[in-house]
Amino acid sequence: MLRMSKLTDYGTLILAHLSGADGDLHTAADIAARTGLGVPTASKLLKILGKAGLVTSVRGSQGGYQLARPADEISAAEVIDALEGPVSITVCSSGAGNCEIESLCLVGSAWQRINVAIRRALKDVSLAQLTGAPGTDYPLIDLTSAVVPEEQHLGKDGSH
Amino acid sequence: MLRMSKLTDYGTLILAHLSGADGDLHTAADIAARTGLGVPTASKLLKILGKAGLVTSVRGSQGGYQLARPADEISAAEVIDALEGPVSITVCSSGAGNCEIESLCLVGSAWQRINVAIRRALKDVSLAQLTGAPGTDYPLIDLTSAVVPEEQHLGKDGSH
DNA sequence: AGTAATCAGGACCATTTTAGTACCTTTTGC
DNA sequence: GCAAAAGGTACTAAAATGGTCCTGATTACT
Repeated sequence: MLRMSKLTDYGTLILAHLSGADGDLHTAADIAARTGLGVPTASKLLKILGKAGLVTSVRGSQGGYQLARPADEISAAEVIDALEGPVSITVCSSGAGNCEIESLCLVGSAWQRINVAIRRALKDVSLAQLTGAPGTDYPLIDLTSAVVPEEQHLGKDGSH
Repeated sequence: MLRMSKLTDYGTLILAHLSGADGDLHTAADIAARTGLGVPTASKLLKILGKAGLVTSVRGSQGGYQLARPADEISAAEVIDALEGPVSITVCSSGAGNCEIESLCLVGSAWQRINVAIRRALKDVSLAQLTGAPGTDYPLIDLTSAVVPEEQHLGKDGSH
């Protein structure tokens, strides 16, 4: 688990390079050369990161990419969201409590809750921490609400 | 991320069923019928779980499977290990610090450390918790050592 | 002993995902 | 206008995944 694709790793690498020189623009070719990735691949990744709002781009000649925000304001969760897309562990296609394998729903949702808890914790890990700078902040993952569903913390998330 | 394969979900489901009737033997066909899975698939999963030591099997006629240990002594980490296998985020094929893309190693290892931290936390979630019984224990994931490798908390984990 | 039930271990194939590439369009500086 | 550079889409090869099947080994029951 927590398997992440190569592209996510590459993407993080690109972000790391971008976070080095904060203000400057870098072309896709430049980034490709410095990361050792192929130009098409780097370009593809940069497009994805741009769509996710993690990098900003300037088009046209003399254009390029740069980090949309300082590296310590970008969370690991955002990076993953951008590069892996929204992930569901197991989709219960027929809606809650309505599928043929009812207990599978329950089990699946247990993993789901754990997943959410981890994701929430990853929000507290910044790109800056990820890319090397040690000793900035110490996040904590609380699996309590993940494992004990009966205690509903309403108002914690958007759905109320 | 934290995408887990269908088989892992199915496997958890099987373990959940097995944890219901603790002492009894269940045949693969029986489990398949009760979980709604195909017999070959359930059988395959049970073999995997058996190899991992999570279930024990009795061969021959009147044989079957049962949980190797009580459900609260099986951790979610073990379940994942068994069904997903050992996972490496990105394998630096040429050994530490020796690859062409050196910074990729660094970034990769950051994700790796986070992965390890999550896995460690998952050791504190039991199968019993996963399969429904609410309110048993409240684990906590500490990403500290994951992000800040220099500060070694010896004695914090199992080594005491 | 014979037979049927049942697990063990692979081998195999279809489908889906992933990774990488290519091509064409749009924007902008010179 | 031309060249540089991002934006978008589509395609292909390779790998992982999910599922099935077959053959052999082990054991209970008759």
